Amino acid sequence: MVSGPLALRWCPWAGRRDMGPDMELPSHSKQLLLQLNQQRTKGFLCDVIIMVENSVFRAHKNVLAASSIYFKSLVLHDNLISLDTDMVSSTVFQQILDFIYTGKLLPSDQPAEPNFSTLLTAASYLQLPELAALCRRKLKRAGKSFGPGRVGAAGMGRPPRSQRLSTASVIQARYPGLVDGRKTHHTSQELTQPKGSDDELFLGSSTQESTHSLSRAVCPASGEVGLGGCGSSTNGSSGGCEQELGLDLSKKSPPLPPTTSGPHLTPDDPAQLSDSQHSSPPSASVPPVANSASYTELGGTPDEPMDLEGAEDNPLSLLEGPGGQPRKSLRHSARKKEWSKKEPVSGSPFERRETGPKGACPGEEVEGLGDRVPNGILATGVGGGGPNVAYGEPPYPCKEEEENGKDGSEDSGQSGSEGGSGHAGAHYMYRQEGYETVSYGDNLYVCIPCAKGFPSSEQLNAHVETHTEEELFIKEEGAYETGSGGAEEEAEDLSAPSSAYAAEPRPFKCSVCEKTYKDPATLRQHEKTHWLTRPFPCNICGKMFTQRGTMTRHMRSHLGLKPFACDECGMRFTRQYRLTEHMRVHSGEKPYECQLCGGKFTQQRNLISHLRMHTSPS
DNA sequence: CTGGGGATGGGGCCC
DNA sequence: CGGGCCCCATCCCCA
Repeated sequence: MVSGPLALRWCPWAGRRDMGPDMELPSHSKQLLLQLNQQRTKGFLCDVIIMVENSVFRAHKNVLAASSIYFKSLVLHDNLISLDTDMVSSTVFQQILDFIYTGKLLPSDQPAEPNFSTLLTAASYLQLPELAALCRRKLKRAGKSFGPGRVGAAGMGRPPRSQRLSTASVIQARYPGLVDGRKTHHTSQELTQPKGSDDELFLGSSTQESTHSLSRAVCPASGEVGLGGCGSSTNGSSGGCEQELGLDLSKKSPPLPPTTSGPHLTPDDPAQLSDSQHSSPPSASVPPVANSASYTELGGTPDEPMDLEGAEDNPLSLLEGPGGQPRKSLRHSARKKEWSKKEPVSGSPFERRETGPKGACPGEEVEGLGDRVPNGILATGVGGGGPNVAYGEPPYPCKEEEENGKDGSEDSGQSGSEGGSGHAGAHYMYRQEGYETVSYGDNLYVCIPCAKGFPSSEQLNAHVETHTEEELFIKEEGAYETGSGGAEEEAEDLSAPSSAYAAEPRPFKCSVCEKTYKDPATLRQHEKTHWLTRPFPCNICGKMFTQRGTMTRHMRSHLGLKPFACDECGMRFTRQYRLTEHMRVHSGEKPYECQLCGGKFTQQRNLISHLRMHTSPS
C-alpha cells in the first residue's frame, strides 16, 4: 500500500529528532504558521477578540491556546478577552501576537527599541515561556537587569496603574470576568478613555466578511493603509493595524461565570506582578496620532525581525495589497442604501485623493488611498469621500445621512477625520458651500466656522479648541451682556421648555437653533449637531458621529458586543435601556397606554407609532 | 395581501 | 462619558 517513507511521513512520530530529515517536511510548521498569520491578518476564521488597553486584536483560539496555557484557559469559554493592561500594553501585545504567529520578535513602534523588560513582563503574565526566555536572553546579553523591580518599566506603553495591582486583578483581567456586571476596573475604563492616546481608534472587526473592509477601515488611523501598510506588511505585524480598535466597546460585562485563574508566574519568571507596579511610567510612550500610525509603520517599514528563526519572507506579503479588491463593503446595516461615490471635485486640493473603490461607505475605501496628508493622517478619514465629499452636495448619500436629514446641514457635509481620531478636538472640517472654488493648498484641515485651513490636524485641533471657546465666550457674553434683548429672545423662543426655563435658568443659547442649555458643555455638545462635520468617525464603516458615546455605541454594534443580558431568556442587548425595555416582555408590564383607545404597550415607542395610526388620515 | 402590534436595532441628543 | 429617552426603521407574527 503505502511505501515506507510516505507511511512514515504520516506517522505520529514524524518530526521527532530521531527521524531522518526525509521523514518530515521541514517547512511544514513554518508554512502552517504563515497561513495562520495570513488568516489572522485578514481576520479569517478569527474566533477570539483580545482587548488590550484601547485596542482590539483578533486571533485564533487554537493558536493562542497552543501558545500559552493562560490563553488556553481564557479562550476556552470566551470569545472576548481583556488583558490586564498593567501587565501588557497594546503595543507589547501586538509584538507578542506577532511572535506567537511568526516565532519572531518584531520591533515595536516604541521609540525605544524592543523593550525586553516589558516584553518579559507581558510574556510572563501571558505564560509564554519561550518568549520570556528569549527576552531574558536578550536582557542578559544587553547586560540589563531584569529582576524584580526592573521588569516592566519603560515601553510598557502605560504607566503603572497605581499600586493596586494584584494577582487578583490579573486573574480577573479578562473581559467577561466580571460576574457582577461590573467591568474589570481597568480594562474598560482604559478603553473608554485611552490615556494620552485619545486619537487612537484602531479597528477591528468581528465578522469575517468585514475583514477586508476592516483592514481598509482600520488603517485610516494610520494613514498608510492605502500604501499597503496594513495589508501588505512585510513582517507579520500588519495585524496590528487592522486589529486595533481603540474603543471601549465592552461597556458592562456580560453575566458570565468567573474567569479561570489567571496566569501564575512561574518561579523562574523574573517578571513578577509587582514588577510592573514599580516600573517607571513609560511617559507617554504612545503619543496620540503617532501611535496609530506607528502600528502601520510597524508593518510597513519593519525593522529586522528580532529572531528566533531569523528573517523570512513575510507571509503578509501575500495579503491583498492596495489593489486588493475592496469588494464586500462592510455594511453595518443591511438596510442601508449603497453608499455612492461622489465625483471628485475638479480643482480641489483633494482631488488626487480620490480613492476609487466604488460605492463603499466612507472609510471603506481607504485601501485605495494612495495619499497622505501631513502627519500621516488621512485628510479625509472617510476614504475616497473625504474632501470630495465636503463640497457642495452630500458626498455620501447614505440612507442614514438622509434619514437624519432633519438636522439638515449637519448631514449634508462630511468631514474628514483622522481615521481613528476619536479626540474631541481631532476633527477637521470642511466648508460646505463654495468649496469647489476654494483652494487651501496644503492646508487640508479646514475649520468650518472661520474657513481657515491648517496643514495638520493638530493645528486645526488647537484652533478648534480656541474657536469653540471663543464662541462660547461670545455666547456667554451675549447671553448676559446683550441684556434684555437676549433674554427676551430666549424667553420667547423657549416655548417648549419654558417651564423648565422658568425653574432653571438656561443661559446658554444655541446660536443656530434657539435651543438653550443650562451649562456650556451641553451647549457645546448641542452645537456640534449643527456642524457640517462630525468629529467622531467609525473606523469600520466611516460613519461620522457628533458624540463619541454614540460612536462607541455604534462600534459595539459592529462587533456584536452586547453587554446587557436578560436574566430570563439570555437575550443580549447593546444598551441597558434596551434591556429594561425588553424585561417588560417577561413581566408583561405595559405601562404605556393609548389615551384614545386604551391600548396598552410595553414600549413607549410602540405607543407612539400606535398613536400615529390614530392621527394619520389614512 | 395588508395592516396592526410586538419586539428589536440604530442614531440623535439632552442630562 | 454614561444613562436615558426620543426618534426612525425594520422584522416578524397574526388576524
